[in-house]
Amino acid sequence: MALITNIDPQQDLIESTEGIYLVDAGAGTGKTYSIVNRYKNIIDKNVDPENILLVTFTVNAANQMKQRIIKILSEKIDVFKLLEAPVMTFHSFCSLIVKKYGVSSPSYLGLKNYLPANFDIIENSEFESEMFRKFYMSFTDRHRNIYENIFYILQKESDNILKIIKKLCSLGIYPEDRKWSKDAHDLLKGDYEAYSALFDDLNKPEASMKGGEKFNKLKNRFTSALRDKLYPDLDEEKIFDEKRVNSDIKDEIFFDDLQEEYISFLKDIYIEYLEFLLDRNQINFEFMVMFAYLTLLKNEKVREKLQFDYVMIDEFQDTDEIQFKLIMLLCRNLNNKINLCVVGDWKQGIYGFRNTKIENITQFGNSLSLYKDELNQDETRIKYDVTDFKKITFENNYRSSYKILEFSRETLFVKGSAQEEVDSEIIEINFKEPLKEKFNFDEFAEIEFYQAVDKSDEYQLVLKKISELLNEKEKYKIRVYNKATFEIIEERPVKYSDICVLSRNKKFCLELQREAIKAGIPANYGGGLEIFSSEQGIIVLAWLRLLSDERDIQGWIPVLEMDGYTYPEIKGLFEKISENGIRLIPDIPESAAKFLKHLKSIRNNLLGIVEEILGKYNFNDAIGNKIISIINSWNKNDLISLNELIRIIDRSKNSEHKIGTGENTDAVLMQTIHASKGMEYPVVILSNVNNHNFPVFRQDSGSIYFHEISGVRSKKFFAHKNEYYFMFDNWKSDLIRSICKKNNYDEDRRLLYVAATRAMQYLFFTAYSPSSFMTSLSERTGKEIIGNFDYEIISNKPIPDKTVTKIKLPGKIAKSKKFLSPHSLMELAPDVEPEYGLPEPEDVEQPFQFNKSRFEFGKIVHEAANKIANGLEINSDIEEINRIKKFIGYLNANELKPEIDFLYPEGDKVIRGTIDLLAFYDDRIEIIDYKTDRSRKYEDKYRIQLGIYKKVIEKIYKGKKVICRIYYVRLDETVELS
DNA sequence: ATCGGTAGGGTTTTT
DNA sequence: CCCTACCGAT
Repeated sequence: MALITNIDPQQDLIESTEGIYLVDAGAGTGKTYSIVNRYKNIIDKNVDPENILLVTFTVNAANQMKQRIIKILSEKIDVFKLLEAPVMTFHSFCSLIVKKYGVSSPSYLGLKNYLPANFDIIENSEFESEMFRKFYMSFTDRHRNIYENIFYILQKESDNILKIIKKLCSLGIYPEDRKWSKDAHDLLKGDYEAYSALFDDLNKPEASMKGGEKFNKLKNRFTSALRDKLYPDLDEEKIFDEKRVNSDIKDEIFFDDLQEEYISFLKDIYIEYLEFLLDRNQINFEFMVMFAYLTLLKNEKVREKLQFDYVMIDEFQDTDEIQFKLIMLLCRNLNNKINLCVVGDWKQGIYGFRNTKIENITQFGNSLSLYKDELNQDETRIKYDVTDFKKITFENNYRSSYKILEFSRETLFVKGSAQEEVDSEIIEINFKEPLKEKFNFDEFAEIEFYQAVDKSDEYQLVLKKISELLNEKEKYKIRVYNKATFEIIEERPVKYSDICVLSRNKKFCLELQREAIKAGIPANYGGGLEIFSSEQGIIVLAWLRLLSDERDIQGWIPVLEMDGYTYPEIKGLFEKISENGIRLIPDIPESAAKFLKHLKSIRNNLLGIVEEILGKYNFNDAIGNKIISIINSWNKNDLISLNELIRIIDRSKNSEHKIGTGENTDAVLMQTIHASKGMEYPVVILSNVNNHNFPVFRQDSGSIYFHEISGVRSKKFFAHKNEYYFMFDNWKSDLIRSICKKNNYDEDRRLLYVAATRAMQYLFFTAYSPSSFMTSLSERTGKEIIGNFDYEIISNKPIPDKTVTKIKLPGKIAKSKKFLSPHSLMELAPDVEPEYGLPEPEDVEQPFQFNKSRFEFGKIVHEAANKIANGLEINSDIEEINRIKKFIGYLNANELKPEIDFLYPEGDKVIRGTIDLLAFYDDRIEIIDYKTDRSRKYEDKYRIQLGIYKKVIEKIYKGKKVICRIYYVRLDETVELS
């Protein structure tokens, strides 16, 4: 007997068709190949295609899968049969279930509505947001008597509430018969045991390097919240021990009387939103999956009809809880066994914001058992054994150089912040060693870290690197393999299209692309053109705005620009009319007025209006048509109003609804990491690895939140204070939050992993303010960050819609120098009162109104002033802002430069600061500083501050006369300093 | 070198 | 809301 052991995991999977399999298929391990061949293998056993379910999570992947299946099976099986086979995305499969069997599925929740098969799926999140807002407004009207306080607290939080409803939905939590089941209710109350364990762990004493005890994690986390918030009922003595948080408060903060009210509120809004959508024959993705799930869960006959002998799930790391349960219900029980194969890579799970649950794959076995129990609670639905499953791990990589494979594993251990402690043990267990390379790239592989000075310098750095890659033809070469025979086809110089620049966010990509085009480097943005940012989209929005308010300058600018007006001309047109402070309709061209009148005459036909606008400019192109079809889909049955449409378009500008730009020239691709998933490129430049950008910290803003451990919590409450009824910050729920929230850089680490594993040969990192990801990677791999610090920096903050001006200061700044702020210099001055900068007594009372941080007012005024000086239109009810508007209007300067950040070397120190406004005149430069003080008593100190600004400006503009002025906004007084 | 306090700055991804 | 960097004290 021949002893043949099959050691290739890939082959193992293809041949093992019976039983439960968890396949860990890392990046570039030939996952699609294996799935398709396994599918073929099952077919070879004479299984009918309609008995094999194969689902993935993207339309592209599903199409690709189907095509390849047809390709290898078309000789054996009828193509039409294959075309009809259930190989599709998860969502289209759910849609099929609901359409075929789900007409009365709302009844499972005790709702009277039906879900007819012709329902509309809401695909655009901005659109849904707007629909929900509308619904929420009527909901508050109907329930004001019961939830008065909640509505006051959650007035503007419809987005946040919608998010919570969707999260509950993807966890399989829904109200039945207009109440929460006991289990659902328990989940909404939170998990005290888990909370308690976390509390104790975070509140452990923290050993100090000096031998004693230092502030522990919990105390540290909470003290930072104390800075920006005011907790009127907080007794610091009571909640803090010297170095820790007082454990006595553990129970006090968890058991909260207000919680029940919120739980009940969520139930009502959940049900009524469902009814709202169903009344309109609409549904969102989350509810569609839920109804598919309910259809299977509650109806045994349908379940039997729908079950498959073979189930394969691709991209399993992208499933959420209800989806996994639904998958379990779809497996046909065959002698207490099922044939289920889930394929995925936990290291590439990057859709947490869509409520995917990474534990589905990282703790597959536990999840199976847990979900089986839950599904069988009231009725035995899952009869098969879930304890017997086999794990297959793919080890061979058919994409990258060894250097990259080795390096990419390191990305999973990297720190997200300097303080973070990564649990490396878990990673060591689940990812013991780098994947094995199948293609050898020898010396044509490299990884480097680069540092720029500032953002615009980073753009230039990336572009310089791109040129270098193309020009240094001996150093950089692309080795092309025949992927079937493993032979080298050619070694050739780098082309633009070999290069992909990745960024954590879109903004950086888009700006970089603009810079690249300017520099003559062909570049495409990977997401396609954003349709409402196109010329067509902008002009449609502009006219809609004018239709709503013909004084809207934001509407007039694009319209008049299309008519050939220049920006200063348009500004002039508006300045004339705003002199006396009342905004009037400007003196506009007759043709525009006529067209506007025409649009008004067909006011109630939104689609017709859009068609007219596009027709006026002859935009009868692909983009124009797409705009019409999108607006048509939103406006079915005339559901939305003009102002709603304006808001949706405005919010859609930088997001969904892309149109392929049809580019296939040789160009560099620039895209987000999310968009790059599944792709591979010979050269990858991961840019924008900057603090705050990558990793980003997701913050759950909003006054209500839900977390599995904390349950439903409100961050605000009402109470009496000084005879008035005020809204306060709730320190208890803030503290619970800081306990329950994990350090969630895990997902960003996986994003880093995804980014690194896109590269085949060359991988470069760039940043101007390297985040912990970059410094930590540099440390782990021993690779230096290459940078040039002999720069002088002085630059403006980027202003939206305005180009950034940049000025250079003489003198060099060394990396290790100490920084000083003008304020700290002021404090060093002899006559400085210690309370400088603190709010005056009357200011302290203010924040009790609405969670405004103490310095918010000054911030708002400065921000507004910055925008005004940049020529942006500001409409504000705040008197001080209108005063600044006037003030700037009277300046009559040749040029205004607001918010100039400077670094000014002096001796061994560097002074760092921001100048509010520079006004340039023929004979002088004025430095202007806004103050929101209620008196002039600190003027002497400000003299020091402005004195420093003066020195800086005199150094840049040698020989110019420089004058310093303070504008006291509250006093409406200008003072020239001598 | 380490710790606590303080100040300032920026804020995402999309089936 | 959270991170980094600075400052002063030890």
